[in-house]
Amino acid sequence: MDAKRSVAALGALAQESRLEVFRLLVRRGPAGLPAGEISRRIGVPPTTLSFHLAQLSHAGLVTSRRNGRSILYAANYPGMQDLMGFLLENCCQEGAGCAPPEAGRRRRR
Amino acid sequence: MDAKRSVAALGALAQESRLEVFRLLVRRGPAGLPAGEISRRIGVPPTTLSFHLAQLSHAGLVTSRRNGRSILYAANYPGMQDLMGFLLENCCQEGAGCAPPEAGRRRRR
DNA sequence: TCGATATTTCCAGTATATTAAAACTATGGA
DNA sequence: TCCATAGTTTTAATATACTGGAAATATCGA
Repeated sequence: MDAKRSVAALGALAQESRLEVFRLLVRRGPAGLPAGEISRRIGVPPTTLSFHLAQLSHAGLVTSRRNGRSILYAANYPGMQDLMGFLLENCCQEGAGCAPPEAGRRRRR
Repeated sequence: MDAKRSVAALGALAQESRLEVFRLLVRRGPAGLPAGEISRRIGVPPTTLSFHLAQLSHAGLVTSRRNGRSILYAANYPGMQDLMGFLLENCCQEGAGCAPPEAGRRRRR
């Protein structure tokens, strides 16, 4: 993942409601949740939530699929994985304890 | 690290110049770099850079210390470590490949 | 003490993000 | 086909963030 896309992903998570939505979806797993359910659980009006879901979606952090009248949103694990990878490789220092030490970590070239 | 502080840290990194500054400081190590040098390297006027450094500092991602006329900025590894910890525990799913698998990771309670 | 250098604070202008109502679109059931 | 439900898009208001100049502050050397 490049810096530009990372800035987008970081920005998507850098907002209280959106971070809460994303955490909820991560906990929920691949089944996802319909937009209305998220709206109710987070306590944000549907129209505002829709805006936030679009941000998360654009940043590649959630996916959506229609199911009848509902649209199910789910955390996009590969998207989050890409962000974590970028942070580990570019914003952490070997041995500084940012990352679980060594395990599977590629070195900066 | 709680959600509020995480939002602040994510926001601090969710900006092109600031992310670039932070990456530069991570590469530089604990010695840090004077503000003017960062300004020159990143190509951002001193006054703008000062604003960005204040953001990073407020978010706990950089530290500063005076050295003669200069002020040296350095990456604050524990700050970044806290952020990574929050993301691993709250925004990643066990087995979804977000994290280097298992290594040292505490489970959600 | 004075001048040069390094950086920050103040400030105003501009740009981007957030919020939520109103209007719109899509779906499923009667 | 018509209605109710689920969501989104549009739009406008408001709020927050970014930018960089001018002025202020701190330090060093002469």
